[in-house]
Amino acid sequence: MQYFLDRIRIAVAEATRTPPDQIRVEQPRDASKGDFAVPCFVLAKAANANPAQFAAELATKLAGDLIEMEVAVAGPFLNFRVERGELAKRTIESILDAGLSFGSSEEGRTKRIVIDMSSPNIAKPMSVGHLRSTVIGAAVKRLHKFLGFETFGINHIGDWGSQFGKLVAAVRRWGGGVDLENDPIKALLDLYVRYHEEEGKDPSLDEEARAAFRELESGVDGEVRAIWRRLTELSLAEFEKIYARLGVEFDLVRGEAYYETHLDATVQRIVDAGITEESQGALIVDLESIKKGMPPCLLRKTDGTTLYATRDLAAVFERWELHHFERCLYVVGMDQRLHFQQLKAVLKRLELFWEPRVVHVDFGMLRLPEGKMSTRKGRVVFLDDVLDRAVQEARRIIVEKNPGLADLDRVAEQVGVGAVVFNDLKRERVKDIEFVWEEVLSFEGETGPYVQYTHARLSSILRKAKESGEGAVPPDWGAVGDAASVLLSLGRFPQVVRSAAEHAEPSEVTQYLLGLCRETNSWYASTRVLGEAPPATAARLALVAAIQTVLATGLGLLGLAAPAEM
RNA sequence: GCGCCGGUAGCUCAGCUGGAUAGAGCGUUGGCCUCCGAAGCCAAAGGUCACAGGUUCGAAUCCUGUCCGGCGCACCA
Repeated sequence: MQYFLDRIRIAVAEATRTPPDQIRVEQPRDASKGDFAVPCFVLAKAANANPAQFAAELATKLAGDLIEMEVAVAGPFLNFRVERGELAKRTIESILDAGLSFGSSEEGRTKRIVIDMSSPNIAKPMSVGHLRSTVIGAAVKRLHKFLGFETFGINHIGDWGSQFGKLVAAVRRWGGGVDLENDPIKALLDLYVRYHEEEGKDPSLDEEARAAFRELESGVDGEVRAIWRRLTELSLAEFEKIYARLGVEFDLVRGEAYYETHLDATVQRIVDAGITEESQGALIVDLESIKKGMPPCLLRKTDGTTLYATRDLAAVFERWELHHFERCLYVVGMDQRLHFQQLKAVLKRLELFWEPRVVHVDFGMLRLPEGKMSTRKGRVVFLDDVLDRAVQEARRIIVEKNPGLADLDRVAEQVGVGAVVFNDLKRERVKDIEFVWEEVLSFEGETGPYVQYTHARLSSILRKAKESGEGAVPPDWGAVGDAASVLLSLGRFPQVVRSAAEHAEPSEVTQYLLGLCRETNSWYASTRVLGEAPPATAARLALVAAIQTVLATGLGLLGLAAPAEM
């Protein structure tokens, strides 16, 4: 499709003697107007002419140039309609030539993208809330990789901070009665909830927790540290199971605790830069000069221990030294927006030129119908349960609709998990989501299984064609003339991928796939592929193969499987 | 109180860096499997694009203000 866009842009540029990059070629919302359009308002203004008249004159100038398309004048718009056979041939052949790499590129070569994603907290269950960071991060990573970037995904585990003092204190007090081996996450959650229940009644608990964290941070290798280490191991093992189901991998899994030994140097570096000050006994960086009203960044508390921000600074410094990243993306919820603004503000005060490359890829919060999720109150939906129920539902439907399916377990897993993942990537990142079981477990309409199903049907046709040997004649491209909207969508795929990566917005891909499936299914319902005149069948089979390829690629980028049968 | 984000059909959302008559899904109603997979397709109904100003040839889209909702605001992460 880029081909046609370029043809139009260059022709118009020459005819109007305007630089090509200033010519805007768009696709009309209303397909009946044409495949492409050039609004002439701006061009006419530059020529000091009436837009409609300008368009009409331009059309006559273009007449000889663009032989493969019709040029029509509609008031101030110039509409282009590509000859159907030409549109089909160019689009389909470029996709089938490239195969699964259609839409990929090398434009990111030598550039490195660091992505901080998932980053759950130790000793807490992974909730559907963490799913967003994991799934968005993984998709953003794949998108970049597809465009040739070197990607580096980091799971920055929350294994440090005063909350672990609380947990260690809780384990010491009540740990004997809790089964940490069998269902460790559940047991830890119970401890966590119990701590917060009893904290109010028993002030000594708080002191114990503080003491425990002080000991932890002092580096003493005693009982506190042993307990902490055990909690970490148990949690990581549980997390791994979920990542395996989601098909998510990291290049580095590292707890915040790692930065323990870097903290003094980090603080020193900032002190040496002369931007710190003492305030109410704490060590801070004032940020008023960056943005009026922004709260200061705390590096050290009154008691000398460090904070989240200190550790994130240590981490970002190291990431820069190691990767010299093009961008460092933090896929973290919106509730931490201020934190990242402060982080960037400190980098600004340090006058680090790479500060703009640090980007907070934020996303909206997930709520339950009964209110905000709260680990402390035990009001959470566990990710494992969601996946299990979705897979169970997928299995039920498969048994009902496709009882003969050979690989039931595997496909049910692919479809069920796919539904959950797709559902999370469907909307724009910034939007808050209310978690509704009914919606997550729905497999109809704008869902992952809908896309997978479309893919499976196309695969089915291709399978049958292979068996019967159809399609082995030169195609009659005119036979897919009724699929123009599908062809135009297929042609857009590379731009969609590029835009989604740039904006770190996987929903651009999900929305695109839904549209492509809608158009495909509509076409499919009205046009027969197999058993038609051989050249027609050949062309339609090629189209089916092209769509199937793009769907498979798109699903893959989002982290969904594309089963051939379901 | 201050700051950030959102507000489009009954519900959930698209609407591409401002362009031609604002589109889907769910739900509702009515159709379509002797034909490549009905997890599908077709059709109908459903809109003061929160509200008020402004910029522009042109605003759901940009600016200002108001209202509503979410989130955040120094020793949690």
